[in-house]
Amino acid sequence: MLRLTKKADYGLMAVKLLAEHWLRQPDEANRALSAKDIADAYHIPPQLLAKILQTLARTGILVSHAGIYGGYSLARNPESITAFEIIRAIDGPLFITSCITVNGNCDLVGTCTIKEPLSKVNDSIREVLTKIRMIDMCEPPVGTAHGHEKTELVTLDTHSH
Amino acid sequence: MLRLTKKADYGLMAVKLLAEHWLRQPDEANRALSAKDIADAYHIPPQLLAKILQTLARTGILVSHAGIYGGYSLARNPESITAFEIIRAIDGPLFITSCITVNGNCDLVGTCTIKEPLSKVNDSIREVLTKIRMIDMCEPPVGTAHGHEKTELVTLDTHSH
DNA sequence: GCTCCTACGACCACTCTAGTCCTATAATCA
DNA sequence: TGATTATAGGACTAGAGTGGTCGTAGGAGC
Ligand code: SF4
Ligand code: SF4
Repeated sequence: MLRLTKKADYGLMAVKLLAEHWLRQPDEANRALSAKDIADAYHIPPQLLAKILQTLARTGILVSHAGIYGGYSLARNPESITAFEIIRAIDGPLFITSCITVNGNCDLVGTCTIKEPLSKVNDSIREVLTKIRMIDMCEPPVGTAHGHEKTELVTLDTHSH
Repeated sequence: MLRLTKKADYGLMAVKLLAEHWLRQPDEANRALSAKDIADAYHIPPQLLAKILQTLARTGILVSHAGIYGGYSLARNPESITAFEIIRAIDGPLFITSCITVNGNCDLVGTCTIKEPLSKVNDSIREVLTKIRMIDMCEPPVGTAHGHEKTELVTLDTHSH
């Protein structure tokens, strides 16, 4: 539940890489990265990523450039691109429950008593995602450093018994 | 994406109704509501709701009582029950991405550069859900009242037709 | 013209969701 | 005791959604 799709996940990774590339390459000429480049960098399926980037280009977050030495680059500077935009562009505008954004296929909308509280939850999550700009993901060690490096929660315990 | 399952949705509605029933009925005797009662109140599939309530009882949020005049009631007072518990009990502990809580079937965990930012998003959402107690959902017109009464949505219409 | 790239629709395997059905069991009352 | 009412839980299914592939069309530079 409440899980992000992998497409949105891939999209965030791609835009993050493009944002870093943008910051590294001030001249516009070399700003583009092809879908295959990004896919290779993260070992994600190239054709799938291509479609994701196409979607992002269609919504105006990226600009595409066909032909040799073509590819994708950011349409705006990475300060103005939020994680919310990217997720919304890829996964659509739908949110927590069926009834909130769309008028909903849920026929309980008359008797339901929790759609207003959940609507607030929805707003909170959207706000959290909107606050995250791509430039924030590019520079991890800025402020709010409370020691405790590494944050190694995963530990990857694949103890194959 | 980021959508709550309907089971969790139903679970929240049920616990909310039980919480209101708890507040109305100070004596412990009449606190129980059967699965069918709740299902009828909201027109949701009774057998599906039954399984949800069983799950909630198994995790200790509700207590069940078999037999005639049996049913479910809250295991604790509605101040200490959060929306997060209910959602987690029904939909499991999994969250935003595959890699955060579980060790993850995602094999990009080595190259991925966004799992730490997303982990913070995950924490934010969990915090939002943890802050919502059931008693908060029961009393809408407390502060932040901007007119718009009505609040009488449940009305417990067990009118046996 | 060739090659590299985007654009897009069709397609598929797989998983998850929502819901049903069935049987077993526990508690209450007559 | 037995009937009734309720929970407990497993098996199962149709449908939707996800993750991913393939093939083709078309634009851009050499
Ligand atoms: S109306 Fe209620 S039950 Fe239906 S989707 Fe909205 S919150 Fe969920
Ligand atoms: S490792 Fe990265 S790509 Fe994989 S699930 Fe986590 S955030 Fe997503």
